[in-house]
Amino acid sequence: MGDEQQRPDKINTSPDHRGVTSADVAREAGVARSTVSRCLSGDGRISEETRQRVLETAERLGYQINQIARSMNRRKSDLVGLVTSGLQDPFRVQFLHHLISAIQKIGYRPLVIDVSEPEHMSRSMLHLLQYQVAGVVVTSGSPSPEIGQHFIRRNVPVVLVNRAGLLEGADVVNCDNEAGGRLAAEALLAAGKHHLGFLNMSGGTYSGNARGEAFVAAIAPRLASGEVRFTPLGCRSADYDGGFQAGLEILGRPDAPDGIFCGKDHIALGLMDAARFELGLKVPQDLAVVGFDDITASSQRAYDLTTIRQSAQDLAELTVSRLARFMTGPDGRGMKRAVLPVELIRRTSA
Amino acid sequence: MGDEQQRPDKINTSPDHRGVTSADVAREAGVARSTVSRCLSGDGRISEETRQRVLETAERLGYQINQIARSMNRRKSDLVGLVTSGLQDPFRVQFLHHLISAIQKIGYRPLVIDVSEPEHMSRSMLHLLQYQVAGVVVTSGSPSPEIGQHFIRRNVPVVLVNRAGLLEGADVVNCDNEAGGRLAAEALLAAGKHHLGFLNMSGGTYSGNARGEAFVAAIAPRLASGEVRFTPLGCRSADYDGGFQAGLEILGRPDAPDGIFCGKDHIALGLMDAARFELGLKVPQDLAVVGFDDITASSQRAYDLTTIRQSAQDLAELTVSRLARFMTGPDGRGMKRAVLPVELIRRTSA
DNA sequence: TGTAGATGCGCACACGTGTGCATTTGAGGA
DNA sequence: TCCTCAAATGCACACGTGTGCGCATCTACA
Repeated sequence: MGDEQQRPDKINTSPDHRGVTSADVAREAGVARSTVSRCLSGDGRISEETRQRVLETAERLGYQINQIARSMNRRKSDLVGLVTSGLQDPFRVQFLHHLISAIQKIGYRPLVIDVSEPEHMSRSMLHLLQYQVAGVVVTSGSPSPEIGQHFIRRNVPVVLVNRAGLLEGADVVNCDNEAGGRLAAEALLAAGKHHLGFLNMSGGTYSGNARGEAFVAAIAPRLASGEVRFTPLGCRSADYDGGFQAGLEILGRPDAPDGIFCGKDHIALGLMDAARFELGLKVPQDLAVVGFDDITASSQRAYDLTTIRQSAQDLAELTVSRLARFMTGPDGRGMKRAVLPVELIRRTSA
Repeated sequence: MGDEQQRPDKINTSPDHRGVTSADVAREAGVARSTVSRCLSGDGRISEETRQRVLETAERLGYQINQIARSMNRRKSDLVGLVTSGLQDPFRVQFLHHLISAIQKIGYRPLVIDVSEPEHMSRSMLHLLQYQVAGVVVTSGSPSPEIGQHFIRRNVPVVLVNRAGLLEGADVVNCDNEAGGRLAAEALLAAGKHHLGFLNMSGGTYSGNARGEAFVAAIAPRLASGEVRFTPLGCRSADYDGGFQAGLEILGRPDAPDGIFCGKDHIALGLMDAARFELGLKVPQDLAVVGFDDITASSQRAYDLTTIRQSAQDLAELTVSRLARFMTGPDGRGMKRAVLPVELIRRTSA
C-alpha cells in the first residue's frame, strides 16, 4: 500500500507544547518527510505540483523549522558570536546596532557575549564554540593565540574590529587611525594652536595609541622647528568622567596646552565641560578640542565638537562582508586587513 | 570482553574540524558514553573514582559540550530572545546591557532580535521559536495577541518591559510612570512655574502617555483653581532632534510654557539646547525642564538635567527574576505585574 | 551457599533535520 | 510488450546528547 511509512506512535494530535514538525507536514500532505525537507531547502528535484502542496500545507499548519535540529545535522548553527563589553561606550553601541542589522540581513543571528571581566575572555569565547557558531566578531578584548587555535581547528572564522590584530588566522577590520591622527593635527594647527596635547586613557588601547602616534608624526616637522610644543596626557577612564577629571588637573596648571586631541569623543566632551564650566575657559578661543568617532552627542548644540568620523554603519557592513566571505563560501581564511576611511568633521570646538 | 561497545567507525583521530564529543571522552576513559553524560550533569549514581577519571579525561581532551545537541534532546535551548529596536535610545541600551549581564549570570545566553520595522515584529518573534528559546523579553513594539498564543502553546514565558501589557499570559515589568509624572509635577510647581507643558512624541507610547496623564492628574487641583495652565506638546521623534525642533517651534511663540516635563531625557536635552543656544533663554530662570530616565548624559555638566530616575540595572534584574521563575521552575505563567520605583533627581534645570 | 537488596554502569531509543542511494513511476522507442 | 532513461520520491542513516530500564557486581545476612 505504501501509506504505512510513518509509525503511528507519534501523531502529535493534541495541541500540547510541542511544535509542528516536518513529519506532521509530510503526513498531512501525503508525502515523505524527506520531500518536505527538499521543498523547503529548495534543492533537489521536486515537481511543481508537489512543491506547491507541501508549501501550502506547511503554511496552513504553521510549521516553523527547528533550527536546533537543522544545526545539529549541519554541525554548524546560523549564530554569529559577538564578543563585546562596555556598552557604555556609545560608539561601540552604535556599531553593534548596525552589526546586528547586517548579520540579520544575511540570514544569521547574533549571539551576544559580554566580557566585562577580561579574565573571562577565554572561557566566554570557548562557550561560543559550544553553540557551533558560524563565525565570531570580536569588538572588545584581545583573544589569546591559544583561543585562536581552537577556532582555526574548528574552522570558524573570526574578525577582530579595531583591535591590534595579532591573532593568527583572524581577519582584521580597522578604521584609519593614522589618517585620523593626521587630520586632527592639521585641524589644531590650522586653528593656530601652538601647545598641543593628546589625551587618552593611560596605558591606552591599540586604537588610541595608533591615533596618538600618527598625531605626533604629523606635527613632527613643527616640533623639530620649535614652532609648536607637545605634551602627552592621560586620563583614568575612556569616558566623560575620565575626560572631566583630566581636564581639571591638566587645565589648572599654569602651562596648559591650548589644543587637545582626544582618543574618543566622550573624553573630549568631559574635557570641554571641565574647561568651560569649572575653569571658565572659552572653547575654542582658549582651548581647541578635537575628538574621535563622531558619536551622536558630539553634534549636539551644547558641544558641537570637531571630530574624526568613522562610520559605524560602514564599519559594520565591512565586518560582515569579511565574515560572510568565509561563512558562505568554501573554507579558507586569511589575516586580511581592511581599513575604513575616516573624515574630519569641522565644527566649532576647533 | 566488553571493550567492543563502541563501533570503531567513528574514531575521530585526525585533528580535523570536528569537536571532541562525549563518545571520545568515554572511549578514552574506558566507560560508556552515558556514564560521561551522567558525570557532567551531576545526577545519577556514579562512583567517586569513575567521576574523577571522567572529569579529568574530559579536561585533558578539551571537551566542550555541544549545546545544540543538548538543546535538541531537551527540546529547549538555553537561549533567551531579546526583542528590541532603536539602539539609539540610550536608556534602552543601558537596560539591554544589564539585561545581558543578568541573563548570562543565571546561565542563559541572549539572542538579540532587532525589529526596527514594526511590520516584521510577528515574523521575528516566530523566528525565536525556531531556536527553541527558553524565554523572551520584549523591550520594543507590541506583540499581537495571536503571537502571544504561539508562545503560550509552546509554553515559553514572555516578559514585556515598559509596555502596555495587553498580552495574554505575559508578565509585565514597568517602572512607576505614575509616581514619575507626579514627582515631575511637584518639581515644576516647586520651581514656581505657572504655565506647564508635557512634551512627548506625537501619538505617543504607552509609557509616555502614562507619564503625561499622571502629570496632568497631579496638577489638576491647581488647574481647577486657575492657578496654573497646561499645554500638551508634541514632537516628531523621541530623541534629541525631536526635542530640539519642538523647542524652536514651541518656545518661539509669544505665550510659551515656562516649565516643561519631557517624556524622555533625550527630548529634554534637545529642548534645552534649542532654548539656550537658539532662543537665548536661561534655564531654569526662563524655562524649567524635567526629563525621565536619568541617562548618563543628563548628569553631564553641560546639561545637569533634573529628571526622574529609573534604574536600568534594577529593571533588568527584576525582569530576569520574573523570567527565571518560569524557566527554571515548573511551568505556569501569569500576567503578573511588577512595578519598579522611580526617584526624582534634583539638578539645576528645574 | 543461596538470596535479597543496593549500587554502578551499559544498551538503546528519542529528539528533528539533511542527504546519499535505492526505488518507483511514467514516457517513449524498438 | 519489453526495455531504457529520466524524473520524482521514499528509505535509512547520521548528527551528539539525555535518560529509562535492565543487567552485572557486590555486600550482608540467614
